[in-house]
Amino acid sequence: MIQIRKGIAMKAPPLTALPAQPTQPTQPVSVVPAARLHAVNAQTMKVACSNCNLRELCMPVGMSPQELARIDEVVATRRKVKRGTTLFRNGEAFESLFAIRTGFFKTCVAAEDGRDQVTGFQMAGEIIGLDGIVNDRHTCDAVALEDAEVCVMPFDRIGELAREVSALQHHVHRIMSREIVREHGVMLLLGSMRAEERLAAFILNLAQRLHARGFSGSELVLRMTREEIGSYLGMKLETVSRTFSKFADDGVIAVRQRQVRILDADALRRIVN
Amino acid sequence: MIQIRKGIAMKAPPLTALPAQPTQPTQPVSVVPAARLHAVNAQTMKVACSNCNLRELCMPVGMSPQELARIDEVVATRRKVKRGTTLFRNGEAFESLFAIRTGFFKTCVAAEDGRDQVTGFQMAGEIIGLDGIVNDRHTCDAVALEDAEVCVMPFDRIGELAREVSALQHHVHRIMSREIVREHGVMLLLGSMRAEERLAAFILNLAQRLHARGFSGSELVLRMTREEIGSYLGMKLETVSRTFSKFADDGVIAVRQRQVRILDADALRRIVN
DNA sequence: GGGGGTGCTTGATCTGGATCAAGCGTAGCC
DNA sequence: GGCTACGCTTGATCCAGATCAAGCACCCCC
Repeated sequence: MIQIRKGIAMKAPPLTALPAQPTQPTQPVSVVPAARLHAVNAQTMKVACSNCNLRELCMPVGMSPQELARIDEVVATRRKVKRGTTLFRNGEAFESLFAIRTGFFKTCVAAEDGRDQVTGFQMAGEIIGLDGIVNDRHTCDAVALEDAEVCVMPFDRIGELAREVSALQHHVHRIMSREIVREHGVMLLLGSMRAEERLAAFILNLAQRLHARGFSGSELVLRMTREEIGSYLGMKLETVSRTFSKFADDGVIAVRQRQVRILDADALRRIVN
Repeated sequence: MIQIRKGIAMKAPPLTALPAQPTQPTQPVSVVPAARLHAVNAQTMKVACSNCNLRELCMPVGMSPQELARIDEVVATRRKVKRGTTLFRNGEAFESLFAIRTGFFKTCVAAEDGRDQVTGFQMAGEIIGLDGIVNDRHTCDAVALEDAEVCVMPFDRIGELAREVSALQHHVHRIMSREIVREHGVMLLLGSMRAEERLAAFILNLAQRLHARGFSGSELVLRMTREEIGSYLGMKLETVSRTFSKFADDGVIAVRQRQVRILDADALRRIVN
């Protein structure tokens, strides 16, 4: 009997009501045509973008078979990153972009006085390191919030290939533009929303991104602490915690530690407005 | 006699103490070699990047003469934008990036409920429109805060040329990366600074950018209202006004309407921390 | 020169979220 | 199994900045 919870009224449902997320997307993944399989052994299959089920997220779509083959040249190696360690750090030389294969990251910038600000949370299929291009130095830290694996894409190699494969060129531009637009949204959130609106927007955004990766659109496991959420949203961890509790009291979500279930997505959307 | 000010104690110095800024940078501009002048008449000179004194700001440096000549193909036309009108609007089709030749812009995003957030202020030599690349639609409004002129750079033309001129390709990447890094800084500001710190950082940033364009590093004319500053910095216009007054009381700056003179830049830096 | 509108300043008051503080739950480790 | 450390929740209090309100300065247009 593990369930020795005291008789206190619990707002959150028991753990079993919030099953752990699958480690693989449950949505159908593209099946590799048998005709292409003969050339690749298990080893190269593991590192080939053309066979990766995250390809739609990292790489351009609608490429010709020839272009597709060349795309595999973008990824030089893979790299594992242990939970709590950094993929790169502010000040380090910039050489590569990284596509997240598995795991979950945060990126944060630091002021001189030690204060730091989480600038984003990144999950499988997303690209990090774009900040390093402008000065050939990374300007933020990327920290793995769980054990992770990334594809290392040397930036000069991307450049060469983009000059030949215009779909890749445009894709790089789009990824960077998307990041700029995302940050505009964060600025709107930080500059003109109140605490409840911020947290509601945050939950909906996470759920939507997880859903796009084949997870449930309504159940999520937070990979970050309340403090990290607070840093990202410009509020203190106590306020994050209180706001979670308020949403739970209002029946909008169910919270049990880092497990969150959205009970009324429309209510969340109404809060965001 | 224009000076019919009442006998109220004025913190700000009289207007004459804050001379208007020159309309042209006072720093030396690169002289066009006579050898290249024979081929260009006054008309094309006006639109040629290779002869533009803002080139160091908009365009890559260290290009070969051949590359330099091709760069002129990037700019298709010029466009004048009257004060108060938009260069582009949220939802409009994206076709071109714009390099600001003269004038001053703000960009802002809007939430569904009408709230809007200024995401940046742009001046001569800066590039706007990057937000439109990802979905072929602009996602913010760009409004001229004074009469302006921009160079229209069709994005597909930039793409073609970037495939041939690798300096241009890298330059486009750097411009986008710089914007991402800038926005990280704004997130830090909005997420973890207090009102005085925000305004001090804002003033220093404006002064530094104007200085880089040949203006005084200590005297500036604000082109935007208190409300626009407030929107950008995540505070209300009253708080902006009060904070300006406090800085003036403390002898850190002198303010007279939109004219600001920095009296103690180190104090501002100390406030930012 | 006069009138109206917009933008700015300043005062008074209010409040959302920060801060300070205490205690609990859970995970990891011996 | 028990100890410890970290993360989370919740309560009490405080304060920076929002809000409400009034009046002034400047610019533009007639």
